[in-house]
Amino acid sequence: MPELPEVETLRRSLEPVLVGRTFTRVMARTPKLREPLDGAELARRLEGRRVLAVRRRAKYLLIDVEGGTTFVVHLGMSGRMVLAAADDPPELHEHLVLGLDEGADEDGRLRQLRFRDPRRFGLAFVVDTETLADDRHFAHLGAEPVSRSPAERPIDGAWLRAQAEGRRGPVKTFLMDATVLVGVGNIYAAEALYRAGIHPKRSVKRIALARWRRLAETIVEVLEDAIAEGGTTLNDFRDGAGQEGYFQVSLAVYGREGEPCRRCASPVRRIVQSNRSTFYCPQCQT
DNA sequence: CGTAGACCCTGCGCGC
DNA sequence: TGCGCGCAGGGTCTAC
Repeated sequence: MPELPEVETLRRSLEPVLVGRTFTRVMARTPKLREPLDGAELARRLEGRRVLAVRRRAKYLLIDVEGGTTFVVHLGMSGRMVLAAADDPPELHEHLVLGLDEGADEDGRLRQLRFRDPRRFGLAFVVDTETLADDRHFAHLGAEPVSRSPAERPIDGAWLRAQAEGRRGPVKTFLMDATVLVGVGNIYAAEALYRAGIHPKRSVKRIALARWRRLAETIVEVLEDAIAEGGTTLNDFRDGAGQEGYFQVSLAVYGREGEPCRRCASPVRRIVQSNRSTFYCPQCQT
């Protein structure tokens, strides 16, 4: 479900509602996600703490609270975080419910932040804000393709080429390597390569600088376009208010096997790379 | 050493 | 209608 645009969409929907509010009771219902959920630790470091900021690193949502703690959530493939009223019926696979004090939402009803994740590939844990970057979940992560602050420089073609130096393997796998570049998952890797006209199986050793430049542009462009559309809802993505995204209607190749390329009408092809589906146009991508 | 594949888990849509 | 199969937006570990 969630790549960078979906997590960013979630972040933007939660930020105005959460900042300034205080977590009340924390209830962990299932112990084992991708890593075991430590309900006692979450309660100890979140209960009674006011939310200071809602940030994002790669596909992780970061909620900073008082006391130097950051509450970290990763949605995995099927995770969802939504604001709910206390009397909204619980859903299946709701692993974590965080109570909120009275806040700024319209009628003051949304007093819970709920984390639901049927496939349980997601994560929720707390970490010291100050040393977050050194945490084992973050230490190895590469560059942010979409700048989160004016200080963060967007990626460019020369940088991508330098990262590919000495590597081998197909460019699509390279784009999805989080030690190089974060946030680009299976959908947006395919879409960025389509926009750049590069075949997903092309070796990173066989890409000229001009094409790296074009690719750097299309990565940023496709992510920003998707954010502007509120993310891609294929199945179950929703933001914190339960809103769906709209970028799925803009997808050029992802999930369109056999359908005509929007540019040349050739049937879109599906292949498998590293156990994941890759979609591309055999005519437009070389 | 880097890269490719298996695997974690549940749910859904499809074809028979 | 019911069932089995393949597939799903991620990340990590292991075996080459």
